[in-house]
Amino acid sequence: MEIAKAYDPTQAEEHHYARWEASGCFTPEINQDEDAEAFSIVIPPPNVTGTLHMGHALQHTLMDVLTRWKRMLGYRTLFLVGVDHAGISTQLMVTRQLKKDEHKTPQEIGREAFTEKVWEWKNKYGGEITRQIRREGLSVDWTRERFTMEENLSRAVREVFVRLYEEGWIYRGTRIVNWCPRDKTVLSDLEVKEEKVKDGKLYYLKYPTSDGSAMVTVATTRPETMLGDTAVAVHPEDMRYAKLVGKSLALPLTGREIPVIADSYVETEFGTGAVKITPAHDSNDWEIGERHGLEKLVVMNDDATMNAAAGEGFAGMDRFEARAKVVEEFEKLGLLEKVEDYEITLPHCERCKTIIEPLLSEQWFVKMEEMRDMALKLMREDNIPHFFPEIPHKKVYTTWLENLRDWTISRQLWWGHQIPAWYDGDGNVFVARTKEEAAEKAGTESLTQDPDVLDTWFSSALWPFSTLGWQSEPGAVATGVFNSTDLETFYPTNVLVTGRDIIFLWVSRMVMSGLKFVGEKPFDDVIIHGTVLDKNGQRMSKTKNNGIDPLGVFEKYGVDATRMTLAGSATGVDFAWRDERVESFRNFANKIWNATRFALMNSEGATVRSDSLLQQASAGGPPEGGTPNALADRWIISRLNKTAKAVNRALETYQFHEAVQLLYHFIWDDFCDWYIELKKDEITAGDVEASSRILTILEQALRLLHPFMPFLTEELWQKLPGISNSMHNAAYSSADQTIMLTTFPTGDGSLIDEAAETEMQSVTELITKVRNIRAEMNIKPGDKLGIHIAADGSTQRVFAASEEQIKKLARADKIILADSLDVPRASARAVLTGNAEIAVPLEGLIDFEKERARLQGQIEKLDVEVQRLNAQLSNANFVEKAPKEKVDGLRERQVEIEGQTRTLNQNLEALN
RNA sequence: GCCGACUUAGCUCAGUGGUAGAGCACUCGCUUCACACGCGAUAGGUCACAAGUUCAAGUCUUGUAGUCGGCACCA
Repeated sequence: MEIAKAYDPTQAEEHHYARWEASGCFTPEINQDEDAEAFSIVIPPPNVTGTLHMGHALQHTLMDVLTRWKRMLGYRTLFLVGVDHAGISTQLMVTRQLKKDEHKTPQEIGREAFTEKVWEWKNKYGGEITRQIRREGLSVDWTRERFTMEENLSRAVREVFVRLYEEGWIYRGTRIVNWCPRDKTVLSDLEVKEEKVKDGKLYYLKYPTSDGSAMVTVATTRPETMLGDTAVAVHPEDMRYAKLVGKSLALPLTGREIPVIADSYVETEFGTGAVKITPAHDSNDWEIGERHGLEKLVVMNDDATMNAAAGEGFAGMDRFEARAKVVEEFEKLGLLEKVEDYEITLPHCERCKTIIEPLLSEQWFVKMEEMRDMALKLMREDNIPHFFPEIPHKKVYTTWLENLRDWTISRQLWWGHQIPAWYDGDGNVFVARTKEEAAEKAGTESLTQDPDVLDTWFSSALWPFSTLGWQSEPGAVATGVFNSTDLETFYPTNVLVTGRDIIFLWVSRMVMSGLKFVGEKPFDDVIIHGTVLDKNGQRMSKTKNNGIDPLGVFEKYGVDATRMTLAGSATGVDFAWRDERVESFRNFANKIWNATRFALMNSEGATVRSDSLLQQASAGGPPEGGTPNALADRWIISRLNKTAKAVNRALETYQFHEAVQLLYHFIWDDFCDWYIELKKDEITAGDVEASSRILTILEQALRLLHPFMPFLTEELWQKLPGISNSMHNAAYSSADQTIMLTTFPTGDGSLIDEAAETEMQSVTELITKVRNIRAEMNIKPGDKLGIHIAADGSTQRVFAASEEQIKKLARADKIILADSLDVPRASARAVLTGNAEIAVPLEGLIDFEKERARLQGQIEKLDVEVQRLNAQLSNANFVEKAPKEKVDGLRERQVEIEGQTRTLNQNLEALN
């Protein structure tokens, strides 16, 4: 078979995905075992406006590894995919486009026309992220692809809203909310980011008492809000102000009189100890206002300009202009005491970075107490969700829930789920699933729907069950789009993979709504992956423009190499991106490609022979009982099974990086560097048995690697002679042949052969020591050497059985085995484990000076170790208290080192 | 202010109380018939610092320093 010299990822990536998808490999229906256990994962739905970034690539890889692994183990797997409508982002994007294309604003074209535009945009451009998900090779079920705005998911949203309202857990109220004056919508606490403002100032304003007898100085960072002040508060025990409590102040610039009140909220130490109170523009002030029955005077519009209530001179002015003007007026009046520089952190809109204005506003809220308690109970009693890594996420999650406040769910947007509440002419509200239902309740058709939409996270919170058909239309079930049993089969899902930034926004809310509406947890485990940083360890961000585009990396190094790099990072730990690391996995892919190439070049008449060949080799037993090649075979089979066991164990606990390391070393070091080299002569000589065995081992290795490197493994697997769908897991026996449906090797303990591993270690140690001598003595590659070995009988038998392989790899032409050494003075020497000794006669080639240094170096190394051992073993406490096994082990090592040191010293003396 | 994580080879990072590990980079050698995206052989460590627990600490405890993160407050 002709096969290219180097692996070309692009070619394999183009080949297989469409075929997998077309043959139904990604759907749970491919599994024909009626008793198969289910395994399900839902993707954190990326924004419809989004494009793939490294964070996606990381979490997607982890999910796909788990799904492919479980599928190969015979589970009925569902990896559910879909996208989120992303309210604000999408609305802003379409608004920009509308401006550009038609020079119009959403208001100009109206709500209906605008939402139509959004759908048009979604249909045209919304597929970008899903195309990229295909590129990543994700084995997601496209037949069940979901979108949060589609009808069935919207129905679930309305159902949840109505039920919560009926229970009194959703209410409408007037509160101080986080208002973004630029997006002109309210935001939840979680969509607000606190950021330091460098040029912050603290202004000290003087308010005179109404009788003109005294002044009270208040400190503020937002002087413009004084226009809405309705009191000044001091601490009840602050003696400085005791006389003033109850008196009234003449609020400058407004002509209003406001009282001085006492409230223990005030800290005497801060500022002047007197606080201006603006109940309509500050949440703490609002609470004080409530306690003292103060008027709540709104002085701003929704775009953060001052309104008429702010007074004639200020109305229509932007908040920051008004600030400057207030300060100027105070100064003119001689009421500005001072201005200090003051570093302050202020809430900013997470999206547009505008400074949030706390504003009194009527909004919809969800009361969280009951659902919060359900989630806390689940964690306390069952430790669910089980976070990986558990520290610190379990505690952070729990603490957050404990301090949870009501959730503001209305948004002043047009793109999203419109709130299912209708008002009659008198302002009475009717919450219902449909307008008809509302009309029935209201007794009139003349109703207006609430113009607001719901927070995008409201629908995301339902994702694990709304996507599986909860409350879906019966008709939809009949079309097969929603399978009526999906919820039963796949809920709860097994594991959620996501970033730590949305533990509160999303994970906690899925837990709460899942418990409330399905009556069961949405998932058992939550893997919180780390953040991919740039090469300098900085977070990637658009403003820094230091992002690394996964698609560029795919292009340069291949999807599989990228997946290995991502899966190879420790679970939950941040790591700095290094192209060098992907490069090493690109090289790894090429290594496997070439190992396969070698096996195929010499595969005349050979085939992959399933498990039978593995069993047979093992049954060969120790060297004297089997063929001369039995050791390498027993050894590689043992290594394969050990690796398979360890890989499964690692994946069970989500130690992806551990699995990656195991596979990398098994394939590169054990299989390529040793096994292939040991078997090369047999293979090239046309030994069909040997060729078949190497193909068989390779086939098993490809299966183990498949979840991580799906394209490469499929490409190579399809080239192997003798593969067929009979190698599939029984659940997929009739499907078209593909490695993704073969049985994942779990490792057979009975094929783990410790004796073979120990013997092999002797052989590799011998070869390595001889190679070391060759390198240190500058022996030319073509020059063959003779190796004299002194060893005990069983070790001699091991070396004898592998004589041909040792000669080949050590480039020797003869091996002389004996009980003791009898060699010329001009020999290079080394000691081996188990009191064996080797000597390589180098008549005319040896550099005595170098050899002495080499021996000296070995002695010194052993000396360092033996000194530590001596110290430990002469400690009576250690000998007494440490486990006997440990002590015996060290004693044996001590004896061995002493023997080796003696030998090396004798060798050294012989050179003098 | 509260909570937390991290600090290991030149770089990026693994590490489960018992001899300190990988990849890349570095040094030396090799056009050896799968692969130079390769092969072979080396070198490189006060595991941030200090104390404690233990026969034994990179690992457990406390403190210190530095780096980073989350939450809260901010008149």
